[in-house]
Amino acid sequence: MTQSGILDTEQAPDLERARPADDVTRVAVSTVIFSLRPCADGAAVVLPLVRRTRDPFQGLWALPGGWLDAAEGLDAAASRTLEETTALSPSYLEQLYAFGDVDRSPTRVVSIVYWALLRPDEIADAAERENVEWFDAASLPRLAFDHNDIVDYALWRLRNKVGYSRIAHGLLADEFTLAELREVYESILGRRLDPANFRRQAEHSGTLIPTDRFRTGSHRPARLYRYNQDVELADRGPLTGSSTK
Amino acid sequence: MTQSGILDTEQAPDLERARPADDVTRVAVSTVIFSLRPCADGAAVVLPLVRRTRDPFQGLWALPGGWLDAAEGLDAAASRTLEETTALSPSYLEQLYAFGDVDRSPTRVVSIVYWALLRPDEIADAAERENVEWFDAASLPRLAFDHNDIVDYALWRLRNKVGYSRIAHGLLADEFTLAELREVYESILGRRLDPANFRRQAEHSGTLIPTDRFRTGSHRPARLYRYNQDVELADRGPLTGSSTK
DNA sequence: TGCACTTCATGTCATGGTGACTATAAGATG
DNA sequence: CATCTTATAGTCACCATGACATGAAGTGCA
Repeated sequence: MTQSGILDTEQAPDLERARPADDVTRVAVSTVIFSLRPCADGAAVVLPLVRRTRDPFQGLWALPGGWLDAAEGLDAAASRTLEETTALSPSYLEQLYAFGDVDRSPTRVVSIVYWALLRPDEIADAAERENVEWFDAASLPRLAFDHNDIVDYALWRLRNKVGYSRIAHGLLADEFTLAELREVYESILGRRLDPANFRRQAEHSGTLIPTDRFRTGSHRPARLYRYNQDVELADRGPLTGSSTK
Repeated sequence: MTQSGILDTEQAPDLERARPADDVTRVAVSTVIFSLRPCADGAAVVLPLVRRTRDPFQGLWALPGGWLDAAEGLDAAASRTLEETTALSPSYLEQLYAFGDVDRSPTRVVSIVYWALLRPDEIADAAERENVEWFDAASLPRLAFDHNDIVDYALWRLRNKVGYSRIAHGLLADEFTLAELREVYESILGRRLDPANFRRQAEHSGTLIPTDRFRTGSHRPARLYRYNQDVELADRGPLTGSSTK
């Protein structure tokens, strides 16, 4: 839970810790945490990065993460590093990919990377930490290790998955208008969607519960909807049960 | 390339090898290798398993795999273990998932699991090795470790992916009839497909090249098709380039 | 107050893909 | 040659979708 826990990502030489033999591969866990931030035209996909305070790649930004503890499962390690960064539990968390090229780091590190979705209302208090900053996913600086590639892949997965699942709801508060839900899709997919057709699809999907409340303030009030909790955000197949061991 | 390389999967105590400290996590790579075998009604999904010759789980069947070598990438390790089992390179190889529950093995092991597709004509000479046997994916015995769960997940992924990609071609020889291609889909999905509609879809997909040859022998001859190599078997997103490091 | 404007919400229409089904072609079998 | 089986082609109803039109209900300004 210490700040240093966040920053020791990858194989930064940590003298306080027993150093394994040179030929041993170490396992790290990192997480790409997506959220949305209001911007000029709609919303932008943003993610938190951590500035490295030691070599290698000192000074560069990197994904939040840390070493896998011998006594914790992969999912638990991802939750922990995420909690250490944002101090909140995500609305969605899924394993992304294992990266293990030999040359991706000076010493041998296999990174199990997760990706997560965070609701905008959850970010607020969590954002402000030393050496943690939120970046626009569309314009990242050069990151440490192969983390640029990793973010690219996570974005690809996000864009794909938004098309055949309900994960967009993982980026919204409990109650939302259809225009807000549409804006989530638009900022992820990077294109405008027809409001009328979007409404038809959303209503037909069976995942929305209309409330009797309305969002007022701008022109005609829009009905507020809730997400149907009976429906999973995404079908994870046989993995569903044992996931948080 | 030695037989023992295959069998030392997971944390079998191997005295010839330096044993890391007790609190260190070790990384293994395993592969679920799918192929098709002709059977009573069509074809059955089959996969090779290796019998364990030492504790834990001595005598039980397990997925082919081995320890990750410090000098090889994850993809390379998967190719190697696959080569050691089948002596052939697969027509399709993709990372499946990283399994790392604390209690999945007596000592701490994180397994990076891959899945592969093999053409039926490739199996023939490769199959017969001591302690290696092909099993019907639909009726597996109890496997070592969490390998039953892993196979279930791989099957789920296979069934999903066959719906939105062209991986079915990874289970067929160069030239095939539409009935043969349809049989691949039928055995993976577990249901019959309408021949006429299947033909319409297949022809419309743009991935098939008709040849001027025909498969004769049973009733009306069927035209042979080839797969359009310009089209990838599956869209792997930004991962495509650096995959076999 | 009245009018213009914006967003919410509903409806229409043409298009294309899909499942169910029918019909014909062509070789195998006895 | 008659019949069977499979290959291949075509038809039709249905449904999801994109493009677009229309009305509903607020805000903002003259």
